[in-house]
Amino acid sequence: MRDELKALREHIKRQGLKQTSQREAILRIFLDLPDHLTVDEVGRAVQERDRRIGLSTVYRSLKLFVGAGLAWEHQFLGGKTCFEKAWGVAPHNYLVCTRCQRVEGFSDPLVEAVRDKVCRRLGFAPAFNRLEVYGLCERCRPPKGPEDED
Amino acid sequence: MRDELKALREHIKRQGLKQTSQREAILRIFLDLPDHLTVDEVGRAVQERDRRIGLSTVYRSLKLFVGAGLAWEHQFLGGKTCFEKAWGVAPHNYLVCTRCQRVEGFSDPLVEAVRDKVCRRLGFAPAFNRLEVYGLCERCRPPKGPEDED
DNA sequence: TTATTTGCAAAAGTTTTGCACTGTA
DNA sequence: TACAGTGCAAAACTTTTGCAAATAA
Repeated sequence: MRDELKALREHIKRQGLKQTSQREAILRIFLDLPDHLTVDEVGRAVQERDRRIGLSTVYRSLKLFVGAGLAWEHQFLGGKTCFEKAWGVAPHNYLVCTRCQRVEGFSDPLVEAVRDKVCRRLGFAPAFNRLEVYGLCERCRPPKGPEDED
Repeated sequence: MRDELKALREHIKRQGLKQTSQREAILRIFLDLPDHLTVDEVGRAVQERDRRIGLSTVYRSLKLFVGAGLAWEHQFLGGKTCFEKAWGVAPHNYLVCTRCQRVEGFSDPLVEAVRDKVCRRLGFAPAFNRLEVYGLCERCRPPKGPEDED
């Protein structure tokens, strides 16, 4: 059984909630989809496999997954809420391509180092952070001619 | 005349749009309000001064200001769209207090230095970025006892 | 048994749009 | 005069909620 499913069941037991086939079906589908899809996109994938599952259950389940540490909720520029798998992944930072809209996550301890330095200076107690970098990804940026080599 | 108003008029002329009293009234009110208010909050302030200005005009104007470089649009965690004055201010990063909800902006070239380092490594061409740090601000963090001094 | 969950439909909240009218250039 | 902008109301979205029926514990 997938670790994520185990984690969901544990979370559900711990919280005194109930294990249901819908929650597990939605989790399985969510795990197989690409990251950063909207609720609507996840919902459509769910209903392709089982049309009896309602969209409100998808909303409720995705929120449950966030609470269980299985998903993160994001809003990049443009304001659409989207979800990302979180299990076994360190919270990270994002490169968002403004051309192809792809989002790539990355981690670098330097980000947290800078964060801590700034927070110490400003008397702020950081809990978590996100760095979003917008620009052109490797595929979308113009190929480098020898003359604009830096 | 305020620089922001001049900038708006220039933007309007450049784009072949039309200068209207509503746009200028909304800009003046927006500039006098605190940052990070929602459209609705700005709209309410506008209608206190002139109840004939419709909410759709506020929406349309705020978008215009963003295009003119006079405002930035944000969506912090929680998903509410809010606006910040942008004129003469370097795009910056944010400390968001998860207790009192206050947002404080800061700039630190180290953030961009880290960004550039990571982007070089990953082949990404950065255009702009935002670092959001969530935690407790100076006022909300528990007072430091001598024993948890670090 | 009994409390939670579900699906549906309705409601609520936010943002956009169609349209006749107004006002700028 | 011509056309962009405005205000209003309606429409379009997204997300939440009330409720009766279904279901897990």
